[in-house]
Amino acid sequence: MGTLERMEDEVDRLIEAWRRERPDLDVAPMEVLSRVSRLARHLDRARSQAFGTHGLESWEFDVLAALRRAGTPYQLSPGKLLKETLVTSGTMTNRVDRLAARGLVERLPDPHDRRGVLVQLTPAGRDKVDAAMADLLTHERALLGGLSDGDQQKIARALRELVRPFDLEKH
Amino acid sequence: MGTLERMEDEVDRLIEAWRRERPDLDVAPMEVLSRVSRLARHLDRARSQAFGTHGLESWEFDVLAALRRAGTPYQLSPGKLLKETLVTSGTMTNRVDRLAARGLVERLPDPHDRRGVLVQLTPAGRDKVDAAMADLLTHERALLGGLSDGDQQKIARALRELVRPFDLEKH
DNA sequence: ATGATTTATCTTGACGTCGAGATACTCTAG
DNA sequence: CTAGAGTATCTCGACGTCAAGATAAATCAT
Repeated sequence: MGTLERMEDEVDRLIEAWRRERPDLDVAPMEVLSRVSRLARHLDRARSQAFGTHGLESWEFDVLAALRRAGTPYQLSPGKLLKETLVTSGTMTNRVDRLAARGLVERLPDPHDRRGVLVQLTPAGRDKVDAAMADLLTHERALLGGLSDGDQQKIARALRELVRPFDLEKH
Repeated sequence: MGTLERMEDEVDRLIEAWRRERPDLDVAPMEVLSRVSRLARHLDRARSQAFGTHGLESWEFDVLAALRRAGTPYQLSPGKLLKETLVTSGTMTNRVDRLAARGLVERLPDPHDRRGVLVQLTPAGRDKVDAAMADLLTHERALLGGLSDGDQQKIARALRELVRPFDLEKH
């Protein structure tokens, strides 16, 4: 039983503690799922930091990015936007208000539905989101540096398996 | 070019849109990292639901679980708790207040440091967190059902690689 | 046509979190 | 022994989110 330093992470500590305290439980699922949760948390922080250099908040990027990838003319209804970003309608009203105040989007009346509104990216908004996206990908590539392309593909496939049930359930 | 239904997820849609709009960017990192973020989001929802049947909020579980796995006498300082749960001190004060009001923890003066406080799990708190943890693991096992043990181990190892840099940087 | 239902968006109040700062105590260098 | 630095916790105000409900317009059945 040497003390050779193994490459452990916080989740290993976590799991070890649970095994000690609750030897009756099978805590194997944490090996994958706790790491997913913690990694996501760290990614959020890293993203916030990357966007900060562009004067953007994460939530701002989320909305601008949805509009950007919709393609020209970069318009989506609030309803579509909240499906893309997984937030509630009240939140989206708020977000669009503040993005419009900053001049990154504008609200237009929907010509085909007088209840409706179209949110459109301004040129300034497009520039911001394009720069932020390029920067984000650079940072993310660095994070993945340790993994071979093949490993990345394997993980991506496995994660797709895990996400799909959730994607399906919301029709 | 048949229309054979491929097994795609929302992230495939996302990536496809970005490739169309920004063919100049290498969006490969999203295959892994966007899936991690989205899966974490879904997991949060699933956890909230599982805890709801025990009358617990997710944030309550996080605190109780940290105390539980610390082992008897189930005591930690607010400082240790906020390192375990990755929240700020103001948040932890708030959480402990509310957990104490519900009778799931109590605040004790630290006998060795008069600035300090120890937060201790009550028997009721321990029962709650034990039941919730067992339930959570059952749900998580179901989520992972589609993956072989070997695949799970491979993913866990890869995720550990990705998380470690973050774990290290905070000393 | 007309009323009922559905859909799209906005409004409001409560909640949990954060970050900065306040307070009280401990530790360390001299 | 003491001044200053460090540490532990709590306070407070601002913020973003959510959930429920309000409003208005479109759609459907009769």
